[in-house]
Amino acid sequence: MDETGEIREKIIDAAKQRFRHYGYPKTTIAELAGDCTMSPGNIYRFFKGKIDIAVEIARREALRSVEGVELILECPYRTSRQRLEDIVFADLRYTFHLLENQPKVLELAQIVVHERPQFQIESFRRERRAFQRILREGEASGEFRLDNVPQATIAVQSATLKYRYAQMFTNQTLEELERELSGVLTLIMRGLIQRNDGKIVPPTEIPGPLAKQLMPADL
Amino acid sequence: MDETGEIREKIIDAAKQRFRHYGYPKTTIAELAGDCTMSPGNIYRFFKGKIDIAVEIARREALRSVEGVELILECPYRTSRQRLEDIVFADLRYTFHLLENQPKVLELAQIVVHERPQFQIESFRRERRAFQRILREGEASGEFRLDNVPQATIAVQSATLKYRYAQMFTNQTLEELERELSGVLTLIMRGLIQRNDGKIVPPTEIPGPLAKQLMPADL
DNA sequence: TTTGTGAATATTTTATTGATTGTTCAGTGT
DNA sequence: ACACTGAACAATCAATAAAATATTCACAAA
Repeated sequence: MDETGEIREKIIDAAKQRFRHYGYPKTTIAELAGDCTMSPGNIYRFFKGKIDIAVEIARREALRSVEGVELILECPYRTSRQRLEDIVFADLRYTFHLLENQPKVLELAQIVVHERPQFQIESFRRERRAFQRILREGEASGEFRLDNVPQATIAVQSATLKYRYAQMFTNQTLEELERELSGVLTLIMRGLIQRNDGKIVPPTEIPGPLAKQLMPADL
Repeated sequence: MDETGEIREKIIDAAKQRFRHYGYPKTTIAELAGDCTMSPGNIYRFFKGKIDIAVEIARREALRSVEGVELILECPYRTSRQRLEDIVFADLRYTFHLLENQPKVLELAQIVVHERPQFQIESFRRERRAFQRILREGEASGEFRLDNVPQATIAVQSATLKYRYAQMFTNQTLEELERELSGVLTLIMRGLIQRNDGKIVPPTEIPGPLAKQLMPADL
């Protein structure tokens, strides 16, 4: 019997609820223990500390978002360009809505990143893997022309930095950000594609709504 | 006689000294008044409030940095590409050294931006003007091929966002940042240039040290 | 041995207070 | 009128005490 795992889940569920509702700092271990009808001390048999509960929740949320990315990645009949654009737009919309509707989530993310800087680094690395795969495929199919895939991957990620957690940098509307992003992607795509027939690479279109799998979870 | 202006300068000079040395919060109006051998109340005949002294200092520093950009802009015998690259690299190096050597400056900048968000917006706008001018010139000379200059300008600025005040986003070294930036610029340049002879646009080289005018002032 | 408790302790947050500082303004001297 | 002062007032900060909370651990129950 994996009782242990279930209790862990129970704690995480309780924490999700309370973090979303009251925020991380206002949630006490005693309350979580109460929700799970156990003593405060017992929580520590399942998590090393309070912050680790938050990290676990954030980790799952990040993985959820990567799952959405994987879906785009698998999506057949789409060019590498389209996939890349879909991912970046999905990221923008996902994080934008997340931060807009759930202010406590931004707070949680900031706390987690502050206490565990490694967390952010790994999230970026995960996303970069997806980018890199697309660039490789695009290069293999002849769609892209690149002389250094890892460098180009980092370049694409850095150039679109603003569109992840955009509210941390600006108070533009989603519409403004999408218009701007399409300009950035146009530039990037022209840099990646480099046609040799003299024709101009068409600008990036702002995609319609993407798969529902990419919408924020209930935390 | 423009006594008024001179007294204003005196206050600003005293504030520069103290802000750099002790930081904005630890500097009192009474001290500034003392430095200028006047009463605290009299400061308010020259500045609406304490924060406005900081804003004025920051505004001048920003203008100083733009002057450096203007120099690059005027620089003869350089392609538009080189100018654009020079500006972005200069920005990176300038702000990197500034924040590295003068931690109080970062603090001041953050306070000013927090109290007067408009300040940052205007700084970006000023920089964008320089970018736009280069893009226009590059388009006119046939070096760049653009379908929408204002959009491309914003795209270039957004894509290089990370390299202004880089320490706020990451703790990478200047060398890492420069390598990364050269990748981003390579991508951007290929997007801007779009040759039609099939030859590949060469990668961005990390430029050598630029004009001294671009080094941080003593505040 | 494993699961759990709850009081004890260490740490962090919050409340409070007094001191410091930013800002105003009635009044002084020019 | 103009430039300025310095005391008065309001806002903020720093220090401390008090309370709340995180974490540990000796012990108990299953």
